[in-house]
Amino acid sequence: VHQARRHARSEIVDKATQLLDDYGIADLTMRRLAKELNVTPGALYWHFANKQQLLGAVSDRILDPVTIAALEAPWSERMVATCSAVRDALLAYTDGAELVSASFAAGQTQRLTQVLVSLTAAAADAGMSPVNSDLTARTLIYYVLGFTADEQSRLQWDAAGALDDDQSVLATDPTARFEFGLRLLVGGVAHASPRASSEPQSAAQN
Amino acid sequence: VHQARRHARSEIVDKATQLLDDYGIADLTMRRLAKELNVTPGALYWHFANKQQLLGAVSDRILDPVTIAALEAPWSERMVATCSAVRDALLAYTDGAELVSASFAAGQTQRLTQVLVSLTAAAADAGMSPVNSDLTARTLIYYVLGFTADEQSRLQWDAAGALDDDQSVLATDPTARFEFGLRLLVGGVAHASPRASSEPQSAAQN
DNA sequence: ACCTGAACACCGTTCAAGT
DNA sequence: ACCTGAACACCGTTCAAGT
Repeated sequence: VHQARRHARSEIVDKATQLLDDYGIADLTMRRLAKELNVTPGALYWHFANKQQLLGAVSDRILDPVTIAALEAPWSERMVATCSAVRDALLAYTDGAELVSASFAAGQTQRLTQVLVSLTAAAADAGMSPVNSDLTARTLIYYVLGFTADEQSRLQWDAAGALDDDQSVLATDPTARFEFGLRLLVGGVAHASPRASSEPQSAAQN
Repeated sequence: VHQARRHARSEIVDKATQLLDDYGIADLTMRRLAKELNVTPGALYWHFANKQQLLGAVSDRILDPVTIAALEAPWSERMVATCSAVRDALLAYTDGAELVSASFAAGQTQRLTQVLVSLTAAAADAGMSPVNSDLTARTLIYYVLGFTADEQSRLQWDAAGALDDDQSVLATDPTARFEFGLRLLVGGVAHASPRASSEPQSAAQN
């Protein structure tokens, strides 16, 4: 009846991303998004084939700040920097890790695929074969997604819970915890590689 | 009106597990399960508080064959054996990895928590501090869940797809690929530990 | 103790038809 | 090109009431 407002793909992704950050992944539904855009649910299906594809676009939006590390840096530093940048991007949005995990599993995130490529290149620079480099890159991504999804869900669970006072920094500081596992992996790469160019950094103090 | 059949918790989990394996996680709904049990949807809520809890019970059922490795074996062998056993269990059911991943994230799987404890003990045996042992165990679990979910979703995607003939075994054999990443982690632990009791096995050939 | 009936408040997706 | 209207085929959860 009324002439509805026309939308570009990017505007829809804007609102979807905002909806995610404001209310969480459970409230990011096609119907809710349509209502927020003053549009009928069916309209969204002119722009996106299905919900998975829309969520993939939101995932890419979340990962937008992740820039690929310069090739001059040593391979181990590139791995750490790239993985840390991905974690930071995921943490910047409510349920970011959960959403991107699902999109990655569904093969709907191009930017994470780019990250995979650059991690593979870093592993190759460590002296690994192409096949092993790919496996290493995937292992790193599984870790980043798994760790961050876990971290983020805990954040929600004890949003106002009594945080038990622990002693060591590694017991509480999530960034330190993240880097421990990351350096465990990087250390494994250095250990497995014939040509471990950079000094294999010790995987945190024991 | 009619007297409905009475069910024990375990019978409900039986049917849910069967439903999962036969039709996949998308068809494992409370309504569908109720219908299969000749019962009204509401009946399930007498046995389980919500769907998450039911899925947690199914996850524990899937992980049932995972037995905790004997303490006599070297720590690295215990890690490899335990992680491989978890993967095998997940692969034995349609969408097993995806379901257990979700349950683990929601804190609804007791058996995976037991696995975490035993992996932590193995890391401690490698000479790590309690905090680092916990971090290492979690890193291993993130890897197992991430790798296996990925593997399993690919299995479905190219169920009848042309499998491109690759050269190396590592490019095709999922078990070899799994063990590569696993030994990368274990190698990292050996590398990070002051007391690396077992011979650090080389992380696959380059 | 265990279940029914019936409702509440939603979902994703499709598609002829409109402008 | 972009959207509406309306339908199809579902969801998880609650709860008074029944046996």
